[in-house]
Amino acid sequence: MKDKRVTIDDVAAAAGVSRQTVSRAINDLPGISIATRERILTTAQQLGYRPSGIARGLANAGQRTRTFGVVVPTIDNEFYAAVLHGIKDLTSARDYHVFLVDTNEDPATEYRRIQSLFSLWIDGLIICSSRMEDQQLAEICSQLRPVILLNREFIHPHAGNVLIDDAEGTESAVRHLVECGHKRIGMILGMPVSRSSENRRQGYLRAMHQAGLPVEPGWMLHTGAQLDAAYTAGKPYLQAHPELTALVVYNDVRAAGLLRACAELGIAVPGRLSLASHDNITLASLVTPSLTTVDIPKYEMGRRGAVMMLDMLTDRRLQPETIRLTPRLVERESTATPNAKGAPIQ
Amino acid sequence: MKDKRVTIDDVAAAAGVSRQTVSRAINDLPGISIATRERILTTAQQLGYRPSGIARGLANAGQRTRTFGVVVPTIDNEFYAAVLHGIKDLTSARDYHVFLVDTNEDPATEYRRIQSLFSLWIDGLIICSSRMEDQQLAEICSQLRPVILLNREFIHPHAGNVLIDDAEGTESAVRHLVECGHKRIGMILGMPVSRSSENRRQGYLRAMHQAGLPVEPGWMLHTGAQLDAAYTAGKPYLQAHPELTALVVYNDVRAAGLLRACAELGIAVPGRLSLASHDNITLASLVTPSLTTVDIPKYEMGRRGAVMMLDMLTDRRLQPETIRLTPRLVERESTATPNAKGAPIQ
DNA sequence: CCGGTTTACGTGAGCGCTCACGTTTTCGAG
DNA sequence: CTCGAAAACGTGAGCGCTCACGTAAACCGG
Repeated sequence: MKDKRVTIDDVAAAAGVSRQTVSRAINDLPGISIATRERILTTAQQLGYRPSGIARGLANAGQRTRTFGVVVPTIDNEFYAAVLHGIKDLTSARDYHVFLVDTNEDPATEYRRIQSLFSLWIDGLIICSSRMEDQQLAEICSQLRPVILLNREFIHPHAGNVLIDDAEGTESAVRHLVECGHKRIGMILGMPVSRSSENRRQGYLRAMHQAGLPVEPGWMLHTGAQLDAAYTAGKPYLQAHPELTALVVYNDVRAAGLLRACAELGIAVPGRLSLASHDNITLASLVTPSLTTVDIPKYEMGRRGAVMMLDMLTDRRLQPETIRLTPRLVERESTATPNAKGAPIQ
Repeated sequence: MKDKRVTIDDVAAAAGVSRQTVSRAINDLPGISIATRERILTTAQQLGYRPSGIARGLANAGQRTRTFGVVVPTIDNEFYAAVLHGIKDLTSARDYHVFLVDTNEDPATEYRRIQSLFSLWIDGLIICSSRMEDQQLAEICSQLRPVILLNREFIHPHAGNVLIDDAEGTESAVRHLVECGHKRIGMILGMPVSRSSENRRQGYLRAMHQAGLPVEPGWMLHTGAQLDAAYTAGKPYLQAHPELTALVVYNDVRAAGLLRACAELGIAVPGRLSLASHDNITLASLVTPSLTTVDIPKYEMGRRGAVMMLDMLTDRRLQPETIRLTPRLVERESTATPNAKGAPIQ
């Protein structure tokens, strides 16, 4: 800290060569004999020389700082933690570093923090479940390449996509409930700004339509991201809609909140009310009853995104792709045939 | 991207002043009239000028890049996600950016990735539950200030500490079990490299000793970090030790794994076996039975660490502190009086 | 042993800022 | 009106690298 930093010039002087030759040795570039390369690397080692990423970034005008940003709505949700985990392994192996941005589910914060990241000359950006408008995404893509969008479709020559078919996932959940014999099925949605929530809503409506089942507007409810929020909002909702025998829930966290509400209201799950949710995070299999849920390949999503990003960074001519991953319904205890008489709950 | 970057010189030229004057305006430094400051800021705005953090970092020889590193053993565990959440709010508000490092619970990876981070001239470092040796920590502290250690005690003039009294937490859990009437109490430990695990083991031994209860070496078991690992290792352990009526578990994730093992073995919890664990993450209250657990103020831990770090960055003369947070036992369903006859399990 | 090519190096310049000065202008006291 | 100090602004230099060159040495066939 206090003792002067070791620079490339120090190494050059110690090895009796020019700065450029040291650079060649360090970066494994041609135009240097094997003997001198060895010698330079040894003295660099001895001096404890560590090339400055900052100076490198400046020198090549921000072409590569070996850093990129990863943006998630909230690190608190295991879903995003799993995505991050998929990104991390690749990153660590290739010696990149990631700036983590948590937007608190707020589009304005998302935009502001990403803009702020740009001053650090990041090489690329992975945005998970972006809540921003298309226009803002376009602006960001115009300033940077590549930008990889996870769980959010956006077409742009700089933007790659890793998507899961949200509508299809929800449809499969609704179909499952219909096959169980349910006719009055409600839906708990996510935040209004969430695209996934909207897509899943579309899937719900489509599946209900195809099954020839009616949907009341009051059967759909938006809730906050936290378990408590779903619990709080869910309680009056459940009381107001005793006619429902099944619910499709936006994600497992909210389903857990509803489970608690059901327990307090004396609504048996799946006896009186069946619950099917999305994500398949750890708690889905741990709560009682365990949750029937649409599994999203979270780790895979992160991993594929990171692969695309690093590939595009390695070969700048590479074009971004659109990868579609398929969700898969996992049947557990929270769904069952409605009670014999088909009687409304309560 | 393609269009040239806007630099400070572009702004200077456009505003008809020198580069330095623009710098004064941007950084709110004295020696500039209010009128010109306004004018410069306006033209900077119009040109879309964004000062380069990279160039700034280089220019002041790495005194402040407004970035720091956060190191966690694994982002997959909600515990660390919560700590990160506590760090994030402060960071975002003060416009700092964090490099996230996930070490995969491996000390060698931890060391390697931190060294690699140094080339990016980070201003500071927050290490959560470090698995490294004291000697390696000392080396890192000698290269950087401040370093904030969460959940790991280490004395160094550059290092701040935010600690929780692990031993005391475990003692309170054991005392609770003893008060319930348990006499043969085992312990499920974490990874051998984990300091928390070792501290909690000490607390367990001390509490057992104070209660005048015996401890068999075979009653202690190390397991991996994942739920499955605890489940797999726990099953034979439970079968081999039918004499135990209660278990103190290193953390909630492992307790959930044991719960599953118990269910499959037909061991009623808390009927035949009581479980008390640590952390109080979300799933602790969601599993059945809900877990009696030692609550660790995770968010607070992260927040206090971030506060200390940013304060020390703002005023470099500030000395690092050692903050001790107290754990608190949360009683739930997984602990109870052993069955009447005090009979061994099975 | 000589001209031309390859291989091995060295030399400026510059990336976009900040720092430590230097220079000019303003302005009020004597 | 003069002088000196404070305010307002400008001028190198340099942070630690890389890039595009330039130059000297080694090599090689004729």
